[in-house]
Amino acid sequence: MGRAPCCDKANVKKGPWSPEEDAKLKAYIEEHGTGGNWIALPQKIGLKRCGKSCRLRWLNYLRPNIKHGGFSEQEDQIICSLYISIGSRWSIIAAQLPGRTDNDIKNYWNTRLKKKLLGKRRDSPPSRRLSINQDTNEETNRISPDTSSQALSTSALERMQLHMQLQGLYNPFSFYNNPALWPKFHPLRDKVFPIQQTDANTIAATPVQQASDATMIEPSGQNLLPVKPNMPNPMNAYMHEDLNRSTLGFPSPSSSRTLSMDNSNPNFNAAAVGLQDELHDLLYGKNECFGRQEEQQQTALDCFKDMNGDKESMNWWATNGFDDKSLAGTWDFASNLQPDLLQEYGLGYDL
DNA sequence: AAACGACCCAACCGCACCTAA
DNA sequence: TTTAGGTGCGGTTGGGTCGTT
Repeated sequence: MGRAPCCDKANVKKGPWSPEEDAKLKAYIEEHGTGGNWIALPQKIGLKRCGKSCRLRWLNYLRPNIKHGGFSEQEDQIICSLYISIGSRWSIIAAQLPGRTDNDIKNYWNTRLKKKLLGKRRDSPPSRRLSINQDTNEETNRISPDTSSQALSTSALERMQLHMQLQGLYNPFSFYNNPALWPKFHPLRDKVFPIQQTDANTIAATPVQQASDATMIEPSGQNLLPVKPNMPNPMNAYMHEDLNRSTLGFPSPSSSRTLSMDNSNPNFNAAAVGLQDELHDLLYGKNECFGRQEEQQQTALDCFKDMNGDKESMNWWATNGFDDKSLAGTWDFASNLQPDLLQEYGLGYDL
């Protein structure tokens, strides 16, 4: 049994708002406010609209100081960096951009920024996920692009790709550039990096790692994980109190209302500068890198595919002590990537 | 000029959370 | 403690617009 609808669907108007409706709503709210009850508002005004529709219209269009279109480069970078950090939490992202609405940012991301950053998806040809034999419903259904797992994977995949682009481009010691950091079950790890595995349970500091400025943490007392101290997560300073309920240092969806950030804080701005510089390069420059970068991405994809359904490998991240608390406060690709993100990633590629 | 497809964005939908009774 | 109504959020949809053939 579902919950009762918020309004009488049969007697409410839907679709685009007329100028008259806009004027009525705007005039009433400017004079009386919302009265703390959106559901009752349309009746008071005499609008045949759902209260939720009124709220949306006001917040996204009629409210004063709303900006539409014309996103600046700085806004682009803020959106991208926050998307990478926290995903599609549009209301939080919008809170950092005065005059912008979550809906506007969401649309802008989906229609412009995503394409700008990720380019045309190379993994989208139907042959990759659809059956070769289109005549057999069985195979088609099994790996249809419309499966729920793939629907759930979209955001995770995008964030993973962006992580790869940033880390692959600019961090020579990143997870994907450093096979020594790969999970012990990774089938290619020993082939690519045979002499570095000194202990079955512990990935010890390798020459590569020693050469880096990475510090190590011990989330479970067994496994060491690199942390890149000079690549701070701009979100950390303001999400710290939220971390106990978060996954991998990012707030859980349920905590969205307790999260607050203040971009006037110098710590936030300083931390964001490095990442935003790199994002700027991705958005507006260094395009010559994309060819090599795509190769790196493909290599990473191949690595995941080569696991070939080894759930143990995928679960490695989630079961080796990399829980939410232990990973809080890190800003490395490997350590920031959520276990469920990796699992989703696996699902998305039919591992 | 017409047809078609891609793109954009306003608006809707359903779910989860919050809160008051 | 439970429940119901209100609110906020993110995902999705549908129609208008634009560009290409």
